[in-house]
Amino acid sequence: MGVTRRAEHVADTRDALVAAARELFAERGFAATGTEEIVSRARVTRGALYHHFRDKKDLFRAVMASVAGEAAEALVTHELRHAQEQPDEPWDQLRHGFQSFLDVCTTGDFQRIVLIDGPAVLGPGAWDALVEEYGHGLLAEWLRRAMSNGEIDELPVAPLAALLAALLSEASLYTARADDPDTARREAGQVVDRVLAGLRRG
Amino acid sequence: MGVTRRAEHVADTRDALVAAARELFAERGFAATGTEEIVSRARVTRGALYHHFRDKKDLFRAVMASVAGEAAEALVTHELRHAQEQPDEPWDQLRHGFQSFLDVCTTGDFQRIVLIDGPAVLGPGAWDALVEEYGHGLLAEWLRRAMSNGEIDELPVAPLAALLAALLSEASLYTARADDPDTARREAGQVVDRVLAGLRRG
DNA sequence: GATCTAACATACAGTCTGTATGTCACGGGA
DNA sequence: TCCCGTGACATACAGACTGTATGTTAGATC
Repeated sequence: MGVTRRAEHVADTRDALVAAARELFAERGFAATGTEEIVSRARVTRGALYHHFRDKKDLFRAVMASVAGEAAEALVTHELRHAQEQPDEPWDQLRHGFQSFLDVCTTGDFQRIVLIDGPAVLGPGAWDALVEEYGHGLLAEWLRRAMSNGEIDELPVAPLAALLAALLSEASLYTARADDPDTARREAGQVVDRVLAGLRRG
Repeated sequence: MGVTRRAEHVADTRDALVAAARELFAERGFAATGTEEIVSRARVTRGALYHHFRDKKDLFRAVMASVAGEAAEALVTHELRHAQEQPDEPWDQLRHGFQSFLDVCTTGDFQRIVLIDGPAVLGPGAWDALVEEYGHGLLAEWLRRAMSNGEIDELPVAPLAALLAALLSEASLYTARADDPDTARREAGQVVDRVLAGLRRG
């Protein structure tokens, strides 16, 4: 028998837990969210939570993977569509991708869960593993292409990818917390673009 | 009467609490450190803690201020000495200051407390206030000087300072978590320097 | 020297996490 | 079909931790 109905139910409760936790973690942060709130919103009991996840941090890891995966997917499709419409050179793709990231990751979920609570809850190790999986990989690939194309200067890829990712993270946070988000978005985008332009082979 | 002995004792217990908390927060993180551990290391009781600080977060705020203040002071004296020895142009000062930051803030205290736990514990608001006070002010001042000197392109100062600070933070963290810290430090420094150089008036 | 207050210590209540135990439905084999 | 084993939960409990309320003492003030 293929996928039994029981298995569907199991997956459904797990998804409900992740979805409920995602809402609450994004809204109030990890520390301020009690497990009772989560399970009540998911309409199960704490037993289900501790059956599916080892502890609260394990649930957080699943939530963050979900959020990061969604963002990465949105970014990739965004980029693919753009690349089809006008096949750019790698450098323009990179440039456009940076601006897309700023638009995709303005959602509060991403900021609070991935950028703020992520490092503190999971510790540098587990957090980097997730970020590496969803973000740095893609970014490093783009950078390598632009370098081998001779469009940007040769630099160690790993630290460059990490630092540029941090730049984008902060640009996203800066935009989110500004009094005037539109102006902030424009200015942050301008700065990011200028930094990137500065890396071009002079 | 000037400073009474009693006042000295009061200040001493407060300092002892901050010092003990700083060690433990840096070692295990904010969430994993119990107040009982803190007061026992400071050789007082929890009563003293809740007399001097409104709650655990308030103590954390004091600890972070202490750590950030120390780093800022070290950075400034570092820079002053360098500026006296060879009076550079603003751009060289900026460049040198960035590298100094990477060396000063490699201490684990700073990383865990200010960069990792800070945003999560205090929330974006309170954290930015502290960072603004200790870091961005100095950085923004340097940037303004370099701009008015025509050495780097005109850009909105606030987002530029925020993004460059994030770049330095990540460079510091990248160095700390690398398997080979020496190589990482050199490469991160190289990337930072290259990014900064890219901002120069072309 | 009496009193008043600040600086603590102690005791307590509430909350939260994680675990141990119990129950029930579902699936498979005789 | 009946029985039984296992997985998917629910429930109950123990431990820990934070914050508060109350008590006590040493020093400042008059």
